[in-house]
Amino acid sequence: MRSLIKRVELLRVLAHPIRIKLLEELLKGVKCVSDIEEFLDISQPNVSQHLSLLRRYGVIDYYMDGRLRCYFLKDPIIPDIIEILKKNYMKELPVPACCPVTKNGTYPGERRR
Amino acid sequence: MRSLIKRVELLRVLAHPIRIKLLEELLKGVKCVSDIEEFLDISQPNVSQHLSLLRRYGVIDYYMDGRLRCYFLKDPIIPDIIEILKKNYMKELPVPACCPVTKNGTYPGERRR
DNA sequence: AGATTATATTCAAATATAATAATATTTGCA
DNA sequence: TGCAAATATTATTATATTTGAATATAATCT
Repeated sequence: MRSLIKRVELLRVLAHPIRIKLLEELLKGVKCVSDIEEFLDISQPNVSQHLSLLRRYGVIDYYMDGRLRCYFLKDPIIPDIIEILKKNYMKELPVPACCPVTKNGTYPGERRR
Repeated sequence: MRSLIKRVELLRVLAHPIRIKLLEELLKGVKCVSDIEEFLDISQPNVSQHLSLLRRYGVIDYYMDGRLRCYFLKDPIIPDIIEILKKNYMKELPVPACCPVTKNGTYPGERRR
């Protein structure tokens, strides 16, 4: 299992609209940098910066194809995260059953809503 | 489905070690602020700030119990995210099959690794 | 070799986030 | 009513992230 640090690190790396769009696109298949640049509609250096960050944290990798760098997903958690983020949850979690919650074992008052 | 903005917003809210620890704890059950304070071992105002952020984004909610605020998980995605983050993935995603990736439909060179 | 294509790196400015300290609010109780 | 407990808010400072501009590298082609 990932350490707490690693779990949070991953979340931080994912928590950016451009990077999420990019990863959702890579889930469909390999893509080279200039195609990514066109898809995301941001500057080439900015694409490279995001790719570099994702690489640094092991989220993606690439192979060379002629002079193109073809990027693909590497960390197996990514498809799962993307799926859950897109899943439709119909309702909120149930409010926990009505039993007193204690502060250090001492119940200090009446339970209300 | 959550919009891209909302998906990223959620990730940003989760991407902090204290908040992840807190949510993992709340997954076990309701907890009041001073117990959370003790569990996380950070200052009370800091606990309140994190709780406030999580509330603002609909991740958690609370009920009153005497003078205690009892916090619990509200957004149903949270248990799923926590589970996936803790899951053990044995290997990386397979490197995509070796077919040329094109830049705008034109294949510019030899495929290598 | 030199030009061109494809991509990466570096730096600085702008912005966002987090922690701390100080203070305020709310609720129950004597 | 006034006090104490429980929690929240605000302001400030410190730190991290993001972007754009400029420049660098690396591979292929002529």
